[in-house]
Amino acid sequence: MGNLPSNGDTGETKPVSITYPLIDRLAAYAPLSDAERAFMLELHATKRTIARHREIIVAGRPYEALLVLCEGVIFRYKILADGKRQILGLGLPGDLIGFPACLYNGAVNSVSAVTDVIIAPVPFARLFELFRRFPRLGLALFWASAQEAAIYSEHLVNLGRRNAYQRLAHLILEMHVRLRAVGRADASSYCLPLTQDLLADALGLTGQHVNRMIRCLREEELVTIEDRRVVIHNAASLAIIAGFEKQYLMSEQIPGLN
Amino acid sequence: MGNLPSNGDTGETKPVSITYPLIDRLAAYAPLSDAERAFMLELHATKRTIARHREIIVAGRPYEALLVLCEGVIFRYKILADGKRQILGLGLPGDLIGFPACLYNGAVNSVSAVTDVIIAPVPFARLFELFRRFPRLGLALFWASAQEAAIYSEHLVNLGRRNAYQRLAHLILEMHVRLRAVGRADASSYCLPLTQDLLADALGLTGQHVNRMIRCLREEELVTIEDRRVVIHNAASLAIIAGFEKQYLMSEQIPGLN
DNA sequence: CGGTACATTGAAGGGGCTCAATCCACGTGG
DNA sequence: CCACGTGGATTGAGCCCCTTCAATGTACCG
Repeated sequence: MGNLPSNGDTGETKPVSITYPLIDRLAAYAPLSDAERAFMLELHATKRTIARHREIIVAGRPYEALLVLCEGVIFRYKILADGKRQILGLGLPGDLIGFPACLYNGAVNSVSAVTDVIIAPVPFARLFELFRRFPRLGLALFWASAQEAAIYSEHLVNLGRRNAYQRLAHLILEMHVRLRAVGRADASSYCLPLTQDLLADALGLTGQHVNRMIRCLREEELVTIEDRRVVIHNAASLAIIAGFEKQYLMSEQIPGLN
Repeated sequence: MGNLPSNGDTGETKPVSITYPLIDRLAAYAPLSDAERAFMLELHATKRTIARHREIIVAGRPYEALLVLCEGVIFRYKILADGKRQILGLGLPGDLIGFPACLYNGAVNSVSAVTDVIIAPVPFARLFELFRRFPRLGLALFWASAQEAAIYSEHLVNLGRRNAYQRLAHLILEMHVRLRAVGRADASSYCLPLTQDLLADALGLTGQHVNRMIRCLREEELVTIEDRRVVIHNAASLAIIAGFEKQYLMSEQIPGLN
């Protein structure tokens, strides 16, 4: 591990294009025409930055745009009446925010920024225009949402049928594959800007127990997490423990879409 | 409760159209033009019936069609290496099957029929045609998938942050609202064709414990489940216990789509 | 009549929670 | 410069919810 040369401070590989990860993602499903690419660039015309720890979407409020996450990490969550919090999903560069949170008169979930974040708002009207003028892009978005659903499915398995140790191992591997797909991780390590309490809320556990499980992973010499940096020492064993099969995260060509 | 007149044996209200619940659902987002409705009917031209307990989609195999569920109940699931099973979602009339299960070279999940089922296969090629010729339908499908994502989100909350009693209560209320939306439930009762073991696999519990929780609900005079029939005696208390808020299941007009 | 599927109930054990204390890094104000 | 507060990590002790293992009942069906 770590036998790939690191480039600079981060040691992470460069994404194809730093600022438009969603375009790269859709292009991976099916090559984009010039017109399609131009339209997608147009959607990214206005960008906003949001500081870490700020709320991006507040449950209950109305919204009229989806948000394309261009840079940074966000999480979608729900707070229960008794104060418990469940993280519903983590958003990385190239992901759509506000799907499904915003698609109601009042947002059904909240979304918060883990790190400083760059987003491009896409008003619903533009989204309709996209479906009308560029049906292949519409289909690609449909595909992208299917991929997200596959990720949620695996989270359901995680919460429903795996113990704390396996859950943590699975999340570590999932985030590695997802971050690497957008050029934010190197071969065996990455920056995961989540506190242990955030990890706990994503895994349906308590912060204290996550801490114990991290210690176990370290003692087994599988993973070390220090100062927000995850280093995977033995991916093969980890994958067996977690029951991790990465094909659900792979982006494939959309069959028959030329 | 039960103050609505029941019609015939089932005591359930009639859906708008028995055979095309998906069309009704999309029409609820935005009124369909004649051409759109005709195309949707065309998609339903070929139908297949599948007997209860049969596999509809087998994980790993390739598929080239989505399936529209016209009648019956299905579940999407995953089996782990140690034999544990997690149910990822329940499909009711009007739902799309194979999203996301089929959208990979090999299906990532399996799908099985709970009851006898009627499905209409929609080859991927037809789906592309739909997006090309009827972008409003494409957008409506996108919306529908967002609604499904909202349901999965609530399941994540259920598995991650609610105890067994609350989980069961929540599922009972969710299924009531969803079945009623497609005319398969009356005001306070419905047929839920799931065994206790299936309920357990949907809730991340064991069959034995589900049995105990059902007994608790009965002893508290909140719900009785007998012979596959769920009767809700006190929906208000149940909703408080479960933390159930039904707006995430409501189908709203797609804003701005005329 | 035996076999299967499903429901039901009990007893014991454990995995993760709750409550609690400590430690460390960091920023802030006096 | 130091006192203090805060956010986060770490560790321990006891408890409880749910699992595991087990046994029994019951309806249906070949």
